[in-house]
Amino acid sequence: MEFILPSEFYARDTVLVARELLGHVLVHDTPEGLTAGRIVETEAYLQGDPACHASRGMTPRNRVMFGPPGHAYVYIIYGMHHCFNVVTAREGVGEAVLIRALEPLEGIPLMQVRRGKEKLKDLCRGPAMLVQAMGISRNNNGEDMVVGVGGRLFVCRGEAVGEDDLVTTTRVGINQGVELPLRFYIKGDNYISRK
DNA sequence: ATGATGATTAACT
DNA sequence: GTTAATCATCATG
Repeated sequence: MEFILPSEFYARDTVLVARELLGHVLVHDTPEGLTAGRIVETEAYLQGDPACHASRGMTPRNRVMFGPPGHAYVYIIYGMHHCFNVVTAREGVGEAVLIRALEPLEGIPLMQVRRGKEKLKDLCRGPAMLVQAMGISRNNNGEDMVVGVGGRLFVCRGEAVGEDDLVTTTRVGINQGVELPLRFYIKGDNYISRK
């Protein structure tokens, strides 16, 4: 059940990783308890893509995107919200996959407390929501998700998603590269951020 | 040191 | 469907 995806999984083409991440399970084990959710929506951010943080070169903020694959990239947006990415490709290449939505599986009561919401659809339906529900903070930035020893944040294997259930669309909430088909989600899932 | 900006969310009309 | 809230980060002086 708890098979952690190896670093080889992340050390591949970013678009491929974004597609294959769907259906797998993000797990965060904290002192408060364990939370887990099935990944149902992702976006790929590629080097050279104007919407990608790394497109303007390396900065102190995005430096972990250029680091080894399988690390967590957590950043703050609008000063108030967090977003969670997984670093992909290879060291020296600034690419990552943004996790946009989860289907809550484990630790739902804890998620409800952390979010202050009761309805399941209000727990993980959006990048900043799922980060809050999972108890992820900027302390997790740069954390190695593969070793999973000191860090208890990782992705374990779930049921694969068939090509027929995989939908490719344009991304959300950006002004540049809007036309690029780099957003992926599971067809018919109830927990995606936008229908 | 200071100002512009944004991979968002929640509340409101 | 629209809009305000809100601040870390980056670029410029």
